[in-house]
Amino acid sequence: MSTQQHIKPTESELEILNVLWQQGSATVREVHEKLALKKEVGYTTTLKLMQIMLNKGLVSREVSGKTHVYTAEVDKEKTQGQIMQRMIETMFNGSAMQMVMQALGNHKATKAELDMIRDYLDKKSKK
Amino acid sequence: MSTQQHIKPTESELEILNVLWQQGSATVREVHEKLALKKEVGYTTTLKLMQIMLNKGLVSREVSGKTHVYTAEVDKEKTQGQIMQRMIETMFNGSAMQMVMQALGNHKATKAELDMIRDYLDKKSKK
DNA sequence: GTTTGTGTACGAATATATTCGTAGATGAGT
DNA sequence: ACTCATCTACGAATATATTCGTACACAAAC
Repeated sequence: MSTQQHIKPTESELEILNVLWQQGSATVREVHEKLALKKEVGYTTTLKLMQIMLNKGLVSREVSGKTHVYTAEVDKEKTQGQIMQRMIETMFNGSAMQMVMQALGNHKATKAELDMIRDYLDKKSKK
Repeated sequence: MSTQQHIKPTESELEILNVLWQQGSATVREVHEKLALKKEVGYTTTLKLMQIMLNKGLVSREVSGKTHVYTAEVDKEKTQGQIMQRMIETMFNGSAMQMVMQALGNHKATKAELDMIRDYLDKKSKK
């Protein structure tokens, strides 16, 4: 897994990374089919994007028969963390709390979700 | 304040909106000087961006002498909420909780922050 | 009334991201 | 060995975002 300093995938790239993070690894077709569920997109578009991502080092691939199997080369938590961090800095004045409250306020979180967050906070506070 | 369905400011536009949200309203120069603290950017670049935003309805302006005074036309909470929502959907599989935990885990939240979030959750749960 | 500083308008260059067509490789089925 | 489906490579078109130069307006200072 690579150790890049600033990971800044574009929106399309992020969608692809998400598929890869979920599935562990996948062919272009598998990724494409996942994406196609959500939006209209051509197969070669997905292919091209993944080739670009390979170039940037966001993914790696290995040959399997005539197809390539891709794997994310950037860590899910780290990448998400960086994106959230940028978000917190630019939109919420550096305060994670503000962001959390915004997210929970706007979003209809279920009671179970809220409880889980509370548990998480308790554990975190005890440390 | 406008009632747009999908507010999707670009990154640069968001930076400008942030200044306007903080200051209530501001001239191009005022905005520009704020931005210039953080990054190299030409005055006319900021001007142009704000004109584009005017066109999109993201901001309004009124004449004051020879300058224009700009005001955000999109609501801060609503805009932030929409952006967070998109984020939650694409990166966190629709779960606000996952996002919150990511944010709190990565970010070093202070004890006071955690307590405030807990209070917030308590109030929210009681309803 | 000319100079200077500060403002707006806006076209156009550049940068970045996305889309897709077309060409050619390869393997499976016949 | 031919055909078909499916794959990769990649140039190029398009879309979107950003940057800035240049032109011109205006008012204050001289």
